[in-house]
Amino acid sequence: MSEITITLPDDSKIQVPQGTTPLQVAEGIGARLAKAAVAAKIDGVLTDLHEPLERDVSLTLLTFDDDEGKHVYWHSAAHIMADAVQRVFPHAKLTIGPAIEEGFYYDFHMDRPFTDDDIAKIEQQMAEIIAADEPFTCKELSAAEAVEFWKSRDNEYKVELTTDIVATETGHQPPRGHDAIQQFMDSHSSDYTQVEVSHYSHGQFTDLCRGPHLPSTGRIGAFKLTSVAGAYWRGTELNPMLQRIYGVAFPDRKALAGYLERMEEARRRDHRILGRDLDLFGFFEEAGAGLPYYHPRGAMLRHLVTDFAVREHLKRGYQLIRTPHLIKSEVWHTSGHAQQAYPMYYTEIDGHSYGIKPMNCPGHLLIYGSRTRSYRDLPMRYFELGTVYRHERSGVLHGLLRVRGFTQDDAHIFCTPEQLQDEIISVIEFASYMLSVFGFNEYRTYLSTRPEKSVGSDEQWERATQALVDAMDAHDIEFEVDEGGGAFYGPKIDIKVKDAIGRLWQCATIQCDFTQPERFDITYVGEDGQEHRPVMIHRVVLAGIERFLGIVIENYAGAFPVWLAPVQVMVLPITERHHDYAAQVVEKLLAEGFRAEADTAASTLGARIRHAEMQKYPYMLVVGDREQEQGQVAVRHRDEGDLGPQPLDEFILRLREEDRPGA
RNA sequence: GCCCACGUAGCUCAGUCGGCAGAGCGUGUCCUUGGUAAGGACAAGGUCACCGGUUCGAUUCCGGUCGUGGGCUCCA
Repeated sequence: MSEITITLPDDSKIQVPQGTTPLQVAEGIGARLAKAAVAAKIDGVLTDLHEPLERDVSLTLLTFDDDEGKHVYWHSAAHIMADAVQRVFPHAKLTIGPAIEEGFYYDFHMDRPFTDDDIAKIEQQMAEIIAADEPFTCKELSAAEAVEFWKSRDNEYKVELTTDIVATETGHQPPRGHDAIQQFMDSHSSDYTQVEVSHYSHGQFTDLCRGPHLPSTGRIGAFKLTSVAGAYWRGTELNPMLQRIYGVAFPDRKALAGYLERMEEARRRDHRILGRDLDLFGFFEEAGAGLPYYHPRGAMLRHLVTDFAVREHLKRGYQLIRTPHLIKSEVWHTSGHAQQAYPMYYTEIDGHSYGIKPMNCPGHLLIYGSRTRSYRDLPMRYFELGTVYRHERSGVLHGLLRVRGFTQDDAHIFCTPEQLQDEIISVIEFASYMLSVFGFNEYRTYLSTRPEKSVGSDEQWERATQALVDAMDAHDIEFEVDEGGGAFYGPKIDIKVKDAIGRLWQCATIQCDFTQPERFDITYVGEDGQEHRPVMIHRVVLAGIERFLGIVIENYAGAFPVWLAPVQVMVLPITERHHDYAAQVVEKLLAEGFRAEADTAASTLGARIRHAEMQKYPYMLVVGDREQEQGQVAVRHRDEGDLGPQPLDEFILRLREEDRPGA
């Protein structure tokens, strides 16, 4: 038998007999790797561990620690779950069941939703399937055989998926709808005998699947089904509602426990709960969904954030402007919002239709166009804390993270095409600075391209997209591409930040727009004395202030740094006879520009300390006889505990040091 | 908007197989005058989300509305 050469990721090479499997290679390297391996990459292609190696290849063994390894792991868990569901509900039809960012789901066509009891039964079946350690096997069927197989099981979903594969492989548009699919099958029957589709099986269970999968079901160490939900077939409301089960799986119980702890931690940080407990904001059922009300402490937090944002914009050459909330609908036609059926609110005044602004750009364009602009004026950077209203569908509202009325730190930069790249870069740097001040230091950058519903010419879109790519390339910024994720008027760069527990949130977005300047016919006079069309950049850094506050609340778990704390200092007089001194301390702190209050409740000191700790005030100042006599305060820090007495002036110096953005 | 679940005191939740509702925490008052995460007593507080229906009687059953949660989809 001939030998082949395997190149491993560290560039080392080993000789093995032809037909050796990746699993056998792993066993040769070490028993532990063989146990941990979940799949392989052969010359960059994801494959099963028992796929024989027939020629010289490069081989990477994937474990659960690799993202792709996790996906294989979870996908196999989804198959096991689907098997379990069919054991409990033989009539449940399989549809799709992919791995997702954290875990997996599987959608089933069912005559009723799953109950908690059902889930318990399904989990039990899964445990049995895992204990049986059934091997996953792969079999190539012709599409014709696959259709026959799934038709015999009365599963029209798999027939549709098979047809999708045939259509895609043969360069056709996948047909939609029962009749179109039948017609496609009739007219392309020869393709169905040519195209092969893989099916994976374990035990008695078989599913249409690209793979790869784990070697066997016993590889799943620990799992949990986390939730059930309705979901439409292919995500479209017109299609039947399927029943979805979500789950997670890990190599061992400890990892699962870690995951559950993270979920618990996320619940503990939930901004909706903290918003109520810390008395920051709330909603009124009678006043409208998705419309937040800021209580004094929440409004202070908001003020601190926006005040900081305004100052930073002014430092960078932005000019403050302000535009009305109501704008005649004609303008929304000019901008294209009306034609795009953008979800906005309209009202009528004196027989004229007005739209409540869902975006600030048209107002900014009007101001730009209000007089002749010279190339010497550019770039012009208009900034507005612009409050907008959007008709978000009721089902998507979520605390402060998804609301119907919100304020953006919105700016529009008008510049020449030559200035575009520098402006984009400076916005990226600005955003990076701003987010770091709020404790976000990890980002991911995305480029979103032209969506289906859009305005403008192909050429404009190409130029705009290229400008964004060039700017990022010139500064070695790595980015991922989100095809079709752009705004209707232009492509965009999105920056997503990672919070304290690893979740990603979209904040800054930079949108390049060649179409609105044309629609509003704005110009500048160039060096040549001719009129030229400026380029416009839409950009937000914190994005929606509401959403940003929600993220900030969760990132700090409500324990804000001194510069963001709505109440920085709570003064705690020991007895009633210290109330006057406590008031003096508060007065002094307020006069120095700090945010302080005194807790003069009749409860014991211990109880008031407990209360202050739970409210997460950064500092508590205990004042009794000793402090009063010597003009001191006994300092207690939220996290560090009792720091002992010190003169009030000394404490003020400490506080001033910490009362700086980003400190 | 759609699917599922839910809505009882400010909060967390009991409870009512249809007969005018309870606890803990919180709040108020009084007692205690306290030294770094819960002192004690008493009290107030609910048309059981709202509207309609069935019923002798509805917080409980039915329908609708509003709101919330988890998803689908969309987005800051």
